[in-house]
Amino acid sequence: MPNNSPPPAPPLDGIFQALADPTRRAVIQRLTAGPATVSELAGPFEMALPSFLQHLKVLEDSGMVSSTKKGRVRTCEIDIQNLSAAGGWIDHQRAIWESRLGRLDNYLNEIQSTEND
Amino acid sequence: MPNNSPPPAPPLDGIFQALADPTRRAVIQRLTAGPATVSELAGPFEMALPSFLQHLKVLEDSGMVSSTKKGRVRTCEIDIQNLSAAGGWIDHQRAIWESRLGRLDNYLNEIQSTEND
DNA sequence: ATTAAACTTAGGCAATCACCTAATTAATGC
DNA sequence: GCATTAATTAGGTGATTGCCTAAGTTTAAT
Repeated sequence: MPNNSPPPAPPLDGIFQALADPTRRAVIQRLTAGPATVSELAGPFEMALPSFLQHLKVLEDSGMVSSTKKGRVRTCEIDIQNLSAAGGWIDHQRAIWESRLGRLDNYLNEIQSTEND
Repeated sequence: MPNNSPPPAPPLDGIFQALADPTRRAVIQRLTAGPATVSELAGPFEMALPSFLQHLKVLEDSGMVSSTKKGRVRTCEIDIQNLSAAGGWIDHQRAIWESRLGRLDNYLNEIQSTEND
């Protein structure tokens, strides 16, 4: 039986993809203030509920939101870890970029003082 | 007619969208080490050059990469500001989430000490 | 003056995305 | 039991994405 499953896309793909939409970012933003039901989350948006639910599914698939259903009400909450992972990736790139700038600065200072000999 | 998002798409859309692809993240990663030409950047990837160039265009449109052409060679470099903006958004969400946790913690401590009266 | 190198443009194709409406299911309230 | 509420499923549309090949264009090297 050949392995027909697509290679497991690293979680960053899904996380950044999820963050690339203003509706979804607004949901994340709302959830940082605490859990909310689907209706509460959907309230502010003009779009039809099924459309909104697709956004919610993208967020859940990305691991940034989890939800549980009680009776007929689904309550969502944020899971900060995956969002943090994305933040971590960005921080890492910035750190590398800055360390390069630091070395460049050092170098420029050095040739300048050499010139001044 | 999809995506009824607020007319002037905020730059975060494009930035996160650009980061949602492993090829493009790898390019960003490479550019944190310093400028590079299109061929140098494309080298590690299997895809055809025009395909790669589309990725580069997405990165440029997002504002995270800029480039200049000299003779027949285009040299790209990272512009860290827009990447930082994305990092800033994430940091902000985390901060709000954590401050809420802090308040929740306070509250739980308070009712506990009240119980212990 | 040719040829080669480094992109660039044009066009095409399948898959995914972001929306929609309509119909359904599963609790709750009366 | 029957209507209402909350969410879900099914299915459809047009736009965008991510890849491709083929055919330019603009330098640079010989």
